[in-house]
Amino acid sequence: MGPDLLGRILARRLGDGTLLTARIVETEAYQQDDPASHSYRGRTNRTEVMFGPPGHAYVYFTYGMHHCVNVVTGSSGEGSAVLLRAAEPLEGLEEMARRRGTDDPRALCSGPGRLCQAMGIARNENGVDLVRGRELWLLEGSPVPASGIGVGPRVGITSGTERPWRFSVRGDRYVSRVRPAEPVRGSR
DNA sequence: CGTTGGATTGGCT
DNA sequence: GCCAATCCAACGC
Repeated sequence: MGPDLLGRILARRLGDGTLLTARIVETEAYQQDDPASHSYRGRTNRTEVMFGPPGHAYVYFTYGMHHCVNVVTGSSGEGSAVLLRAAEPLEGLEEMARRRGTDDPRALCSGPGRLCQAMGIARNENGVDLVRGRELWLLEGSPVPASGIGVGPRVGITSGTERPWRFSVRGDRYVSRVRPAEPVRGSR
């Protein structure tokens, strides 16, 4: 499911009518049978949306300051989702720059926290229908052929790193910074 | 209840 | 390269 979202467009309509769009270039898949997934330990208040119908947004808050947005993928009761990690800003760059505090187009949506900040996605958007929604939704865009997709280990997790479920558009300049593979870090 | 640490980022050494 | 920021979900007592 992760690779299918590459090349799709994420659209956002702000309260004042401003339209923001971005082309998804990097994703990560999370499944219920996956120690790295929030759904691994079953249904909770936070993960409830992950277990709901597909095509909805699962938005969570982390590190005390960042939001991340996922597309719920499995059927109801399943607990799987795809994290949107990076996108190429297409429309509304000025507004995104204002929200991000930088003009650099590569720093607007390249990273899960950055993407949410640029597009004004927060807990308010948790659970919204990304197919029929009018504030946050997905457009078909142009799916990326398999030959143009890169696969690798997921980023920022301490377990489940052996699952190669990070997908990106190969060579795309808006893919987020790849961290070194070396994960051995002692204290917190 | 109290504790722990996180699907990150940006700034400083 | 390293680490603080800063909230809160999950888990243990």
